[in-house]
Formats: sequence, structure tokens, C-alpha cells
Amino acid sequence: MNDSTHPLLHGLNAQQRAAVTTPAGPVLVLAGPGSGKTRVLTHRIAWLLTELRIPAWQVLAVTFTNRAAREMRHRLTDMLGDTSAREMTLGTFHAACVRILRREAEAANLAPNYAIFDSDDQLAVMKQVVKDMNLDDKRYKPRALLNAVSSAKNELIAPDAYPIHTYYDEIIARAYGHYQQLLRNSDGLDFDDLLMKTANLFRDNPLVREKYQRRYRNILVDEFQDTNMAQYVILKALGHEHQHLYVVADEDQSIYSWRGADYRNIRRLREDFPKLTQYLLEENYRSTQVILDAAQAIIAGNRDRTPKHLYTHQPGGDLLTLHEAYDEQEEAEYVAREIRALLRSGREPGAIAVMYRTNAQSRALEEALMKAGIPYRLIGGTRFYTRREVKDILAYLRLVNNPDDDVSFTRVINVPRRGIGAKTLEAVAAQARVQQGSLAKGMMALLHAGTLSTRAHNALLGFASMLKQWRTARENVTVAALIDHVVTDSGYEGYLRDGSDDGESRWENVMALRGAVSDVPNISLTDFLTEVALVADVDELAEEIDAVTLLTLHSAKGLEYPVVFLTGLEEGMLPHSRSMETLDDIAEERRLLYVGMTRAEERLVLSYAFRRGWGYYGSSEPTEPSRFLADLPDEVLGQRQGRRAPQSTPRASWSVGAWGQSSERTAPRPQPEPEYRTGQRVRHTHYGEGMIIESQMEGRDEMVTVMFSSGVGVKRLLAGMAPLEALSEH
DNA sequence: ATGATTTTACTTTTT
DNA sequence: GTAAAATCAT
Repeated sequence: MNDSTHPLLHGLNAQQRAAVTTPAGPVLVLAGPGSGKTRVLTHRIAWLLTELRIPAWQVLAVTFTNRAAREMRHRLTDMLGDTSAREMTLGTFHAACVRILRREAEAANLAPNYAIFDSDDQLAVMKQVVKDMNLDDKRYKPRALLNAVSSAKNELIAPDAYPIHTYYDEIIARAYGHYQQLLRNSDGLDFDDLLMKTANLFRDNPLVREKYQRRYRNILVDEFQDTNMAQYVILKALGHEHQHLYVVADEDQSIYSWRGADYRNIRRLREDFPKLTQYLLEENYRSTQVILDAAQAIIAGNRDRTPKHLYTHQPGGDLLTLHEAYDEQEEAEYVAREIRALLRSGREPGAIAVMYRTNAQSRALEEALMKAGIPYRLIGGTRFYTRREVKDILAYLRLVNNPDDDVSFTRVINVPRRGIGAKTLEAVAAQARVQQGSLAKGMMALLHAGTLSTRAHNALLGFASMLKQWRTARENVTVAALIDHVVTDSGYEGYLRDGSDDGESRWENVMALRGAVSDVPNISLTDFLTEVALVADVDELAEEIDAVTLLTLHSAKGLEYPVVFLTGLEEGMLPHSRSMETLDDIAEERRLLYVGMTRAEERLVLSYAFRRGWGYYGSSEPTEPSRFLADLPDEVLGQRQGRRAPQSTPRASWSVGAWGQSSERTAPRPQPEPEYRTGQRVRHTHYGEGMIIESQMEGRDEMVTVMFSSGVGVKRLLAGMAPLEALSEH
């Protein structure tokens, strides 16, 4: 067969073609931004189905976000038709795991109707843990404990295997154990459990593992650099036997280490699959040469990466614009002004995206766009499903699906008020503890025993019988009808619609939720709740509209726009102040900027503000331009607008310099003395005690290399930024 | 048990 | 400045 005439390969370059038609076996495609990796992935799937005659149901394709999954399914439907696209398993890791765990609930020792706990629910449970264990919530912050537990789960560490080096570790281990116990009482799984339980299921149950190995004889993974240990173990369990594992990765776009992602999985893959074939996609089809040069200059500032030679056949292009605004309002007004000019010159709103580091930054932009009458759509941000009234209704529904869900039980037991107060609830909780069961079980036992006061008894009985009615109704009616029952019987409608405007708008949200259910006719309650838990953004469900897109740099990954605005490029914003403690943190922030820049096809506008509101109450502080801007070569910069060119202020203080040329460009300044010396003992608030291995001045910053005693290992820290203190000598 | 008042913490990124 | 949490009064 002549490859070039095959319709599937039409329009692909030699590298892409080789990657699409590679024979069966383990494959790693290293793909730069804009090199057509989604294209390669979809064409590979089509190739498997049409050329190698693989049945669609044997294909498992995993993406990182629901949006990417939807996009890929869309493309495959166009290429292969509805049936094939529907038959294959295509979704996020979490979605795939949910399906497997529901089907294999018995083998996994789970209730098939288990609840999925989102981050709010997780926090509620951890607060309960802190309470139960009589911990001081100032010293043991539920959030921090949750983070530790989440990392442990992502590393597949069980509570009794949690490594203990300090007393704090000891507390974490116990809190972890108790947390899991509470989840179990509720028949609930959190996001991390979905991965961990699946990995453990495959580890402990060879029959189930083999079943899925046979089922998913072809596994494809997008954004492999952002997989964590649990996800890697799942992939290995399924793919190692048949070796048909096809992954696409770009280490320069690894931006989820805070979620346990470990780009070293690429190295593990090479070790675990010695027969791995590698392909490199280096031709960029997205951006102009200017944009590409700028992005490469930024990413070149990171060490420990494989250098790539991205190239494009679109030479030249518009130079970048770098704009300094006075504050975030004026920055937003500048963006709005520029967008208006673009729209006047014939750009579609949908061709433009505005990106930022944190969701909070969208506010000023929204206001400016609204004032300018520019249509926009916001990705992420205030999420529909996290609104109070929506969560209340969902809690009722979750309780109908799984009465043992204690988080939902606690949420709605007295909303609207039905005379069940703290005291009654404490009695229920005490009974639940006695019988080691859920609150619902405790409630039923108390009602049976009849030991409560008449008032409390009747109030509880009313609630219990309502629940029972809905559970019966659920068998015969649609989810939408069930919502109608719930809001009427519980009095929730009357409670919300108290005549206030706020009440009416909240009621509209409840109706919007009902509308979202009706959009999918015949969806089961369990499926609906699963979807809501995993697709946390209602925008994901809304259809595409022609509007300017507002989104964080994280959610921008995988997308592309003719015109991109990157805003808030200041120290503390990007790199974010909470992410500049270690060199690894800063390297990841740099990758984030790289991801943002490489989204742009034709025009890239960078902006920062001279001062920015920080406090929670209007206070505004002067800022420094992002250190990364210093790495932009003059050749890619066109206008420098605004009151201050970034180079005009000396910025040696934040050039991490040894491997960027930036330090050469900055004025010399007196060298301060290092604060730490080799051999000195130190304490870090997160990492515990350690010893300085090396300390050196880099510009005005002191860079220390510290070996920590607990499982943390060696970290490179900026002495000025890290919460580090010297320990006195003995 | 509930409503009113005061206090406190909160914002990094997402499945 | 907001939302949740703690405290107080009814």
C-alpha cells in the first residue's frame, strides 16, 4: 500500500505518518505544542479500527480533561461515524475508573451505588476527622491534612503504610485512617480513591485484571506527562501484558505536579517497556515563527529537559506586544480596548482568548468586557455545581441514591429548618458511632428505640419517611420528576422563594439543574450524579458560542486561538507567590507560561500591572514584572507600551540566573552574605528537619540545597522564600 | 432550636 | 469584601 495515498494519512507529515502507522507494540510519541498530537492520536485510533480491524470496544483512550475527551469523540465521530465512536471507551482516568468500579463493585468490595465526594465533601469529612480526633484545627489544618492524604493516595500508599518520621506524620497517618473509615461508613469515594481503588483492584484480583486486559487490548493516553503514580500503575496493569500502550507526552507542558503528576513516568515507561518505540513531533503547525521563538526562549530557561527543535513553515509574523498597565482595572480596560479594535478589523470573538494564572483575576476582565459590550465566556471559575442551592438539591438526590452518604445527610437534615438541631443530630451521630454505621442507620435505630423526645422523634420521623418515599418513587420516575418531588415535599421551594430577588435567582439555578437533567432523557440517578461529580463545570455542558474565552493557564492546555492575551505577568502572580519556593516550583510556573504562549496562532499580547489589589479589602500594592519576561529576546518584542519598560528597573533580585542570560543584562550590585552554610541543621514547616548540603548566592537570592530526614529527600530552596529556620547548634 | 450578631479565614492551578 | 463559623440572645 502506498501510504501517501491512504485517505487516513492525507495531510500528515512524515513524522506524524510514522507515528500513526507504527506497528503494534508500546509507543511513546513526544510531541511539542501545536505539532498535531491530537490529530496523531485520533488518526491512530482510526488506523487501528480500519486498517488493523480492531473492534472499537477494545479501545481505551484516556484524556486529561472531559473537554479533551469530548473534542476527541467529536473528531472520531466525523472520521468513523457514530457507532464506532460510541463503542470505544473514551474519557478521563477518573471517568474510566468510575465505570470499572461500578461494574466490579463486588470484587472491589464497594457498594455499587457508592457516592463520589468532591473537594467540598472531602473537606467536610476531614473536618469531622479533626473533631473526632480532638485535634487543634489551627495546628492540624484540615486542608493540609487533606493534601497529605491526597498525595499518599496518588502514590498508592495505604494508611498503615504511611511513612512516619515526625509526630506530624503520625497524626497524618491516623487522620488518613480515620478519614478512610468515615468514607467507608458513607459508602463514599473521593477523587483520589477512584484511581487508588482501581489500581488496588487490579493488583489484588487477577481475574478482574485479566478481564480488562482482554477487553482493552489497545490503550491510548493523551498528556501522559501529567499522569500520577496511581494512573501509571493502572496503565501498566492493563497494558503490560499485551504491550499495546500508545502514549503522547510533552515534558515541557507538565503543569500538574501539585496533583501528584510526575513527568518521570516517562522514564518509568522506558524502563518498564524496553520495546518502546519513540517518535518525535517537532514541526509546529499552529504558531508563527515569532511566537515560537519567544516561547522557546522562555522554556530554554529550564534545566533538566530534552532540548527540542520546534520549527514552523510560517516565517515571521507579528511581533509580540508587551504592555504595562497601572493596575488590574486598567489592564483589563486595555485588553477590552484591544479586543474591540480586533473585532472592528474583522476578527471573530471566538478567535480570541484571555488567560491568567488564578481564577480570581477574571473578575476585573469580566467587568471591563461587559462594559465594552464584548461577548465572553468564562471557563471554570465560580462553578454552577458548587452553588449552595444546587449543592443542597444534589445532596437530597445523593441521599436518595445512597442514604449512607453522611456528608449529604448532614447538609440537608435541617435544610429547610425542620426542628432537628444540634442536640438531636449529636444523638444520631452517637448512635451511628455505637453501631459503626452511617448517620442514616443511626437515625433509623433511634426511631426504632423510641428513646427521643416526642418533638425530636416526630421531626426525624418526618425526614425519614420523606426519604423513603423518594426512594420508592425513584424506581418509577425520571430524575427531573424526582427533583420536583424533592423540592415540593421537602419545602425547599418555599424556603428558597421567600420573595427576595436573591431567592428567585437561586430558584432559577435549581430549575437550571432540572433543565440539565432533562437534556439527557432517561439518564439514571446514579449516572446523573456521577456526571455531576466528574464534570464540575456547567460550561462544559453548554454549546459553543461565538465569544471571547476567559480561562486560566491550566485550563488552556490543549487549546489554540488566533489571538491570545496573557495577563498578570508579575512576580507573585506568575510565578505565583505560593509556587516559588523550590526550583521545581519555578520551573513549573515557567512551563505554565510556555503553555500559555504556545496557545497563540498569530498574535500574542503580554501584559502586567504596575500595582495589583492583593488584600481581601481593596488594598493595592506595587508589583515587579515577572522574572520570565527578562528572557524574551528583543527580536520578538514589538511595542513596549505603558509607563515602564520592564528592563528599565534593575531586577537582579529575582533573576535565578545561572542558566538564563538575564543576569548578564542586569546591573551589578553588592553581593550579600549567605545566611546558611553546609552542614547546618534547619527546620522547614512542611518538610521537617534537614541539613544544608550546599548554599550559594545566585544574584541576591540564596539558593540552598537541603537534605530532609523524612521521605522528602533533597530539595533546592530559595532561602528567602521558603519557611525555613536555622536550628541552634548543640 | 433558631435567629441575630460578631469573629475569622480566605484565593493557585482541577479530576 | 464575602462566606462560613462561633457566640449570644430569645
